[in-house]
Amino acid sequence: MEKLNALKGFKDLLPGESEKWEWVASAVRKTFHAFGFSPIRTPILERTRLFTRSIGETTDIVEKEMYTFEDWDGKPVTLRPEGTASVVRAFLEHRHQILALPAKFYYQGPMFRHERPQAGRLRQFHQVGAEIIGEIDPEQDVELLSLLSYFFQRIGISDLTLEINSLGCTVCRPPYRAALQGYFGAQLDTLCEDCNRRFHQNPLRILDCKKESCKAITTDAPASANHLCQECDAHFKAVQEGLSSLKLPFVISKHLVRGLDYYTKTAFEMTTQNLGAQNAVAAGGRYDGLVEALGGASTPAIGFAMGMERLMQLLPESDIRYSALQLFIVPLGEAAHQHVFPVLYDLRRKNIRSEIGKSGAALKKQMKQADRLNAAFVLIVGEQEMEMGKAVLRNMKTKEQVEIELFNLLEGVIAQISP
RNA sequence: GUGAGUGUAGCUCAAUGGCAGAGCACUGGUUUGUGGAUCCAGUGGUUGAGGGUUCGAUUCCCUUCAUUCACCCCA
Repeated sequence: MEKLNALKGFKDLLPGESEKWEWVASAVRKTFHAFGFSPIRTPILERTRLFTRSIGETTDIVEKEMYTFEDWDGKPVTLRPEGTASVVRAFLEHRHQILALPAKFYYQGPMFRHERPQAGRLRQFHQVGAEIIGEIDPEQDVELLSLLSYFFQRIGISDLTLEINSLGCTVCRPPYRAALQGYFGAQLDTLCEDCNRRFHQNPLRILDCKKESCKAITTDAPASANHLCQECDAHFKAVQEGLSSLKLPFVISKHLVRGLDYYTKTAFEMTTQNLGAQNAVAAGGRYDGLVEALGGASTPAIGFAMGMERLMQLLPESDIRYSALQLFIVPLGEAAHQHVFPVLYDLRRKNIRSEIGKSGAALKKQMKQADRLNAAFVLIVGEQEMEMGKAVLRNMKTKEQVEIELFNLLEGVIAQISP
């Protein structure tokens, strides 16, 4: 019989781990809410054209990583490989409902890219992202970065580095690109095969090549931050000043580039040394041209996405307490079971996480089960208890036992186990 | 898409060209109404799959699949 395992690069999230995810999700909601962002949920399936137009026709994502297929009516559709394009699409589609600019959205959900799985990289992976649409002010960049920085602090992940750079805009990027090609053009023989390919496709990417031989060349390559137009230069400086005014540490990384075509001006990454090759936990940047490219009026915007899987790996184990049971009921014999089964329902309606054992099973066996479920308390109701009209409540940690009147079981139990 | 590593019990891993092992986990017991610890016993395997070499392959070779890591790319 064929085993029907999950697809390569697709993972199940089981209890223990899934509770960690919910804990992070709840920290996301609280933090992003405080920073003025509202949740947005967009479809996972979109027209293919949305992504080819926004991410860039010649990027690897679009060329060979998207889950694209024909819908039943023949329309090309794609499982979203990232979140920004959908958010901008939704923004444009419902523009009339959005009263104030900038619009500030956050989202969390699965993304799909057909890559070879690796540490911190799956085919279905999960991102949390935030977007600010409709404001060019560098203070927005700073606000977004402060959110990012604070969020990691809040969930207890330290030793991250905020790296920033400016990629320029439609005015200054073309001449910078030309300057880069001028510099690298003279050294194509020394650059690796990949870099020779990048030279034509996207010369900026040569800057973050990992080969030592290429790094030696890129060290002295022209930096985009030195080729900014007046506007971009002022913007970049304002971002740095803003970060400093909030005492947020950052480093300027002159070789930081972005993979997606739509980025302009500010680009940034939160990086770690603890994740192997996948060192970027969150990344993003300004994309002032994207809204227009997707058919809207010229509208500046900035956003980021962080990888949940990578984030989870950085989270210390001990910080997470997954749901233990508050009460385990041990009925011994059918009469006890009948008396206590309705109480289980009552307890649950009072938000007390509780379970009941099988009345036919031996006390010892039920105690063991209670222990496995990590129950804080055990309520024992057997023949003796039924006769005396009192149940026994055992604190599993202290081993203390108290008696509770059967006629008032629910209130008695709640009084004892509520913190 | 490219390269390298690894596939043996539910899990983590040993071993040997000649009867497949340990620890953990699981089940039961340690006097019949009190969990975790100790001790004792037990269940559990087509050694990923297919083929080849061999008297004999889990071991050597080939193919394939799975998985991990790295490159590419990216969060």
